[in-house]
Amino acid sequence: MDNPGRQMRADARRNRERLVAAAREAFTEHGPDAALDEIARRAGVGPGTLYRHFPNRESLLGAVYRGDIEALAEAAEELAAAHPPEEALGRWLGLQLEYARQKRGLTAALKSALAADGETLDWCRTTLRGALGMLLERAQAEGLIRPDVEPTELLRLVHAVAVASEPEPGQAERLLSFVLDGLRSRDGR
Amino acid sequence: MDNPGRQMRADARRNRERLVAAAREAFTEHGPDAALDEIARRAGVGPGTLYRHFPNRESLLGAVYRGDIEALAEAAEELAAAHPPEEALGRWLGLQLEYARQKRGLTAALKSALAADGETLDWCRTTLRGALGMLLERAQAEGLIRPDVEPTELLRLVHAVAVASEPEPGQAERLLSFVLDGLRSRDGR
DNA sequence: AGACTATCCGGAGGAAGTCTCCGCTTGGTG
DNA sequence: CACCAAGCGGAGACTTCCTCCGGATAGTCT
Repeated sequence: MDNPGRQMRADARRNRERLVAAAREAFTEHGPDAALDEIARRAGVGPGTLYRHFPNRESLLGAVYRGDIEALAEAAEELAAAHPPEEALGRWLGLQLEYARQKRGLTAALKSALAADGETLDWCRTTLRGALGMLLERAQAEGLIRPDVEPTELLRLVHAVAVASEPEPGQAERLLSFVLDGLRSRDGR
Repeated sequence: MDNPGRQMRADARRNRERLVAAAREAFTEHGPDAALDEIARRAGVGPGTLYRHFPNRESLLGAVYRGDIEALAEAAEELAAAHPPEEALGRWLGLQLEYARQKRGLTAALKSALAADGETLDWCRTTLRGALGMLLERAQAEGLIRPDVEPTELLRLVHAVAVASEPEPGQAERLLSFVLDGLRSRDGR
């Protein structure tokens, strides 16, 4: 989107990073409607520069989001290495809840922002799907989770719970436990 | 908010209704960011009039939403009268999914809009909680649903599923069935 | 009917934000 | 060191939001 084969010039890369950092601050501070010109100002850059790197608000939101997703994917690896399947899965899902709690109203905006940017959306899906897929398979191999559940489905459910319990975050764990109860393998058969 | 004891003048009521109607159209057509001045124009009214009735976008969104909620609450009564508990509950939850599907990206905007308007939020909560509460109690009385599930919790879960499955609406029913499996009374104990 | 007044309307216009365009600057290279 | 493609910045056109207040009108009283 910004890199047509060639390498970016040093100042360009610098500005890009500054912009993402400023945007992250501004979005968490003023919500997803933070003024873009103000973000440019914070980054010590003209509006033109901002719009060259990120043609619209969505792509900027997407750039910020990518960093977060990467961190979550790494956490999945670490958890898988350090804990037994069920606990690793539970903890990672808990991380998702915590992340959404921290970002408050941002998650909803991110969803609709990403809907407009197919490439970033695909990337996020693939990355998260990979991270969760690994955790889920291990849990399914031990017979803890119904084998017909797809990673994408579980992912959507966690996000659903996270968004739904924004007004009352304390409820999130209980709602998630309901969902997980529904996904557990039945002993009976 | 608009009715301090006295009756509204006839032209005021007329304009108010026109505005809500125009807003409903505009929101479903252009999403929740539809231009307010344009809505006023559609309603054949000046911007000033719009802003007197609805001081901000949220309250207008809320007014549109109220009508929908009322319809859903009525549907609950009808379903309860016409079907056995489990089917009535299932159908009503299905209606929620369908509603969200129809409104697409609007639901997320409505959520955050309502967060800013305590009164309307309370009203919606109470109304929906009442409608679902009745259906849920009947299902619980027959031992179909875990007795410790609160209406508010189930409501949030349905909304969660609805929002989460927006990008792929066909999945909604399957996700909802996962959730309901988790809420069913266990035969074993 | 005619007049009076509280209520409501309309649209001009200031403020804020979005985004583009283009002349100037600068990093990288031979 | 000189060149030039890549990148920068900010003026400004345009859009949208929202307020303010002079003028219109519905409901009421005589």
